[in-house]
Amino acid sequence: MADSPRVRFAPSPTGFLHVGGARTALFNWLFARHEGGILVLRIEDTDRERSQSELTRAILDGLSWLGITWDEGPYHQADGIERHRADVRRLLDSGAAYRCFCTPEQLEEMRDVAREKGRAAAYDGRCRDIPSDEAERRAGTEPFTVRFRMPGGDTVWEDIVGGTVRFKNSDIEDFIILRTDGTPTYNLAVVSDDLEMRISHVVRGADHVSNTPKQIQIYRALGLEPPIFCHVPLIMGPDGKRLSKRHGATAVGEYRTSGFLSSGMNNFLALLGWSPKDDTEVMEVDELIARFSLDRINVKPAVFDHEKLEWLNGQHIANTSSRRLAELVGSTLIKTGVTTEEELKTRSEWFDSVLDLVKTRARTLNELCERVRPFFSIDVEFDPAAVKKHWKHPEEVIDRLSKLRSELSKEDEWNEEELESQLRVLAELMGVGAGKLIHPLRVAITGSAVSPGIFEVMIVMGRELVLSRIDSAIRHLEGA
RNA sequence: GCCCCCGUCGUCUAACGGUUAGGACACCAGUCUUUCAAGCUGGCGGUAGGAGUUCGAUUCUCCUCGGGGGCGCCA
Repeated sequence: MADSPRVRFAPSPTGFLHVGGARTALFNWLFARHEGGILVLRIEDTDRERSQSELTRAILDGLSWLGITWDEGPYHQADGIERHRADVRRLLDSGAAYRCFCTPEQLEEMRDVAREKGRAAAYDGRCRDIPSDEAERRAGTEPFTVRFRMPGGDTVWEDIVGGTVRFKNSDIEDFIILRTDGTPTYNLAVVSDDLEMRISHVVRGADHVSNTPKQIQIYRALGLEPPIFCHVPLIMGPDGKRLSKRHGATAVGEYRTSGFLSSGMNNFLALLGWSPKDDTEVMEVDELIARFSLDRINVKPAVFDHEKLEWLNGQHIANTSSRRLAELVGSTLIKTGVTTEEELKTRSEWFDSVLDLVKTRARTLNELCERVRPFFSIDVEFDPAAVKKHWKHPEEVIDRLSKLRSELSKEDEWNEEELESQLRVLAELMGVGAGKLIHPLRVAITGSAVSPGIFEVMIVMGRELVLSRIDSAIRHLEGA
């Protein structure tokens, strides 16, 4: 029986978790959870300079919001520098790597020449054959880098997503693995770390495809088997260009603050480049885990469709218990002065029923907050468009609302059937359609032309609030 | 310029070489209804183009066109 897989997510600390990175993390995580494997988190921070704790913080926050948990780490690539150097030493000793004394200016020239000649590899290999004793001696006084000696032939691998991928080694230059300052470069460090962490599957963005042959050759030179590779397609903006800030939000944190549920985000991200066997689209995280497999990931880049994200998020909101939604939305309602902590505590069942009413109508939590506002005893603002449409003739509206108010204030039962029949009877007495009462009433008690069913709204609002809203609406109309 | 990869409705996608090319978002219409959603029903819309292999091609091969990624002492 095969060992359980070990995968890793290895972001560089750019300061936030990008949606592309988030999806890569998600795929790694779903795979690990589905297979009962291990997810390692490794921060690719060869740059020691910048305050990494600050920058990695944002990434960890993003991951934890999404619920992506790791089993090992976070490790820091920079911590492995001695091991990286030891690996470079081994490669040097075996002749798989060599010292290069070329200057940046010389390299610049070589690049020009290569381009002119239509060659893929820029470096011309001029330090390849410097005898090792000579190189050793010069290294004492001259600055040098260490380059990997690319062998002849082809490098081929079976990519889980990309299938058979083949590169001609002659198209790949002898790349630098150790800088002049003695620090390792990415390609060396990645291999060294993945080896150290016994990574079995490298699941990463397709932008790494062209690094893969280099890394495979390092594995070989070290005498070790490369892991299985799985390159997931990139995410594009609506214009087909690589997703960037000008397309709008790219950091997952921004989606969090604009009211997306992590389950909706995960669902959407999972569907970007992956699909289950059947046509199921709305899935909770555990269902994603149950159904996920790397071999159903698509090859071509996917466009980030914000509309669909919103729809999916709306589905998740509707499927989330009102209790849970109350928790998610509570603090911002308090912060914006809509309610207080005490009220939410003492009227929690009531608040649940409010959410029951509005949650199929909201696509984001922010929208949910908006729809919930009128139910709290705060002043409502009358939407100008609604006023224009349903309060066209103030005297008429005042008259109707007044009559309605006195009906509603009578001792009758405050239930839906009763309210509806009351209103309809009144409308008939006044010789108008029920809508002529309902619409102005809606504007009066919600401030808007749009709301859940008016009778449900009144029930949940309660008689007291409804009557006072009508009062202030009448005052507002008289003042106008 | 060179290297790698990709091309199914506008978008996300399904389809052992044999389906009337399926689903979803968006859009349109209908239904429900006091409004808006949700729900339900229906509609619009696609295999980039051209050769070839095959009884049969979305699927395999080649070319063209189009798109993406990579060509750092960045990761």
